[in-house]
Amino acid sequence: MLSGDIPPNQTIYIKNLNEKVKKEELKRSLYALFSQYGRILDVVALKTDKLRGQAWVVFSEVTAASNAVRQMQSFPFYDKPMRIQYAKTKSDCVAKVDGTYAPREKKKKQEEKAAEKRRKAEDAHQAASAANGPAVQNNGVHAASRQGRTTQEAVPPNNILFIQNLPHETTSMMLQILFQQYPGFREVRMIDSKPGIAFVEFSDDVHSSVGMQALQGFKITPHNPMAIAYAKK
DNA sequence: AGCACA
Repeated sequence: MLSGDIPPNQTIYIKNLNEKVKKEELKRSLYALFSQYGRILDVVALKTDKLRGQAWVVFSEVTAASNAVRQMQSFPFYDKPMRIQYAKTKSDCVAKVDGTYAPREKKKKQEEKAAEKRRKAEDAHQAASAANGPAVQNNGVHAASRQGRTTQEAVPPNNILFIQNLPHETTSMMLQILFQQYPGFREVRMIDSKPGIAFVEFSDDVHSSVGMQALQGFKITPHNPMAIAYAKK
């Protein structure tokens, strides 16, 4: 199917999302997954009856949105293939930047508001998500040495990767979504008593290397470029 | 299936 006759927009509209995922995790994962296509200005997701299972990701460039629509079409995200289109209208955060923003009328939106408020009482904290750039190049040395691993012990390639400097709210599902984009992915392992690190297993070290290069320095939140090394045997 | 942003 074509993108449904909707003209290109710097915001993409995603549906068929797994409705069991909590809103904040959903937004963080979408942010992490789509930031590979360009700078993201905002991610909007509501869990109201009408809007659950859908989200909007606002890019700073239309070209980034176009690439995301094409390349992430049907991407398995929390076990469901994403359905992606351009958004039908301009996002508020874009309108605010180009000066065309006008607060809209409030009709039956008051109930939605109330329902939202109740739900989000659980989630008090949220990652400041609008300032992330493309993943930085980071060879992992800094974070690695800070954690006590010295640079001179050269760790040989391994099919298992050792990830450090993750934000503590990272889940294994979030990492799976990122790493399963690369062939040979097998599984993510995290240890409850050791937040901030993870092991990601690939079928062999050729595939693990590709995944490492691709996601080295990738930021799940603006302050946590992930440091990826080969795990020690 | 479903196009919002408080």
